[in-house]
Amino acid sequence: MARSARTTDTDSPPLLAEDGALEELIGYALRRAQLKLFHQFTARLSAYNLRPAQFSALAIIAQNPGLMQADLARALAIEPPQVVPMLNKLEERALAVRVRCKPDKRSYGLFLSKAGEALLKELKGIARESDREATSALNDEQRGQLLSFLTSIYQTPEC
Amino acid sequence: MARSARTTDTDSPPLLAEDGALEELIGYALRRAQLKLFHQFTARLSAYNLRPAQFSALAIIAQNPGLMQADLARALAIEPPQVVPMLNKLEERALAVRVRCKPDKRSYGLFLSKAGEALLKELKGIARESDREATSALNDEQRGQLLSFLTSIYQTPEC
DNA sequence: TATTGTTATACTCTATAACTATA
DNA sequence: TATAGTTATAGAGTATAACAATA
Repeated sequence: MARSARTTDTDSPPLLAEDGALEELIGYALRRAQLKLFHQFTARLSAYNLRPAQFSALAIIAQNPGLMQADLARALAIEPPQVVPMLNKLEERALAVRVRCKPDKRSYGLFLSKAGEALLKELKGIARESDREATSALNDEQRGQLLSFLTSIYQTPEC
Repeated sequence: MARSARTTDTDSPPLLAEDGALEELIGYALRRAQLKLFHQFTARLSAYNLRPAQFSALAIIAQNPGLMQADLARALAIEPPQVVPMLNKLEERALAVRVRCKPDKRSYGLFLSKAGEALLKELKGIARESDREATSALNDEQRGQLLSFLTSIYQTPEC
């Protein structure tokens, strides 16, 4: 399809042709869709002065109390140096803490504070809302299928 | 599902818990999957010293010969100032040209050179290959469904 | 010698305001 | 005055090398 059936006659300005090769690429559609969800979620999080990656960090720490920074970096698919300023901000705001609690004294265990847990609970609701709003073109069955397809893709090993 | 059926017992290192709220968010899965496709495509394009956005620009110009820079910016979902260095590089490499050909002498018409058209044709093949490889966990029907879901999402107006 | 966390650095991407030349 | 393209700039995000403390 050159134009989705969803496209109505209300998109008035004379748009560019949309039947090039790009529209058949999953990578292209993935990028466009991801940008849209990311922007909408970022806008909602801005009320909390947080970025999506910080929300993910809170969720991962809550799910894995006591994990090390290197673990968090791997879970977020970022490099260890990027974790440092992020955790600094979460610690400044008393949402998370670094605790020297391991046999290995080089490392920290990461935990949420009570405030961090409370905020995370609220943010999870925001995230679900944002998710639903941005995918309002799909029904619940389609959402489930989409999630399953995407999970399969990113969990497939590279080679 | 806490762990996908695809996950084998070969993922040896003791991984973090994966049954938090993140795994149920389409936004999260979208980001992980998009990053994966983007990295793989970027790696392939690096042999041509091109970035994914430059490939998209070539495809859009080919599909809409004579379009203006502002149109290209809108089609790429970027801001006009970002188009300038991108087009400069494409023009330096003689892949695209800016032509003062409009009644409005402030604007340029954008066109591909013959070399640009030839390269684009090659790149389209690379893109399809990269797309297929990165989505090897899916069959053709699933790929079609995924593409349709994603297109619906990014074509849905914000409000 | 290797590893955890850190610092410093650099490169890309993105976004905005302000400038120029045309309209 | 408004618009197309441009310049300058600043803020994120990302990636690497190198260092200190610990193993």
